Amino acid sequence: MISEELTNIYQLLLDRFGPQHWWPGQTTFEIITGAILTQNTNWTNVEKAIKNLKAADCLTPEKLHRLDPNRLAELIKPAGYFNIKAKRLKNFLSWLFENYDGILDNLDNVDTDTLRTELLAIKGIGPETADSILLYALNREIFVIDAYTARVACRHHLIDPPADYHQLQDLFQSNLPQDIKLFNEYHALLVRAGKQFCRPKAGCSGCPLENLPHSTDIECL
DNA sequence: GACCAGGCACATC
DNA sequence: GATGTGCATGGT
Repeated sequence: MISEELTNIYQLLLDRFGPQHWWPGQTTFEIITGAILTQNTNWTNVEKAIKNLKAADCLTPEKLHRLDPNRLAELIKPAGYFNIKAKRLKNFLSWLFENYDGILDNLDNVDTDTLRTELLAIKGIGPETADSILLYALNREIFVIDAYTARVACRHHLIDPPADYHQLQDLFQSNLPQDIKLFNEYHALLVRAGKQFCRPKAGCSGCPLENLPHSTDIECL
């Protein structure tokens, strides 16, 4: 049964690594900003960019919305792709101000499906970023899929590759209790384990899932 | 110096 | 619909 395997994997990861305390960030907006900045980027680089934004006292929707785009790009430079990410942050803010008066609390009245559709319509926000925002910033019952999640699921035969984003998301959402805290911790643990044991050329030796059935030569996503 | 990182949009076939 | 490419910094 898939649900039992998923629960087993979760417990093994939690036992080994403990709670991951995701998402690092003190405010809803900081989490959203981090979700955009971390696209294909190491988190330590994102932290530098966020630190710059805080030091410039710019980490609120109003201030970032008003900030000069070139200045914004300058501040987020350490996160890489700074020109395109500056645009993406601006795109998000334009949407927020045009539709919700720039107030994140106003999103509370919107149902999750509608919100997800609207987020995906913003240029620069794809499935993973939208779902990270929904789960970690807005506390919605959405399971985030990323490259690590895909690798673990495929290597452990939970799903047949090639599996697309929606198939993977359905795997977790349909076979786990609809629990925000569980979704939060599970994804964070998958990333934690994936960084160490499920990178393209990393070995499985020492992985808490090492004794479960798996194939090391399967890639996914 | 090569490879990777908590993606996404766009061009081309 | 699948595949390839640009975007860019910083750590290992």
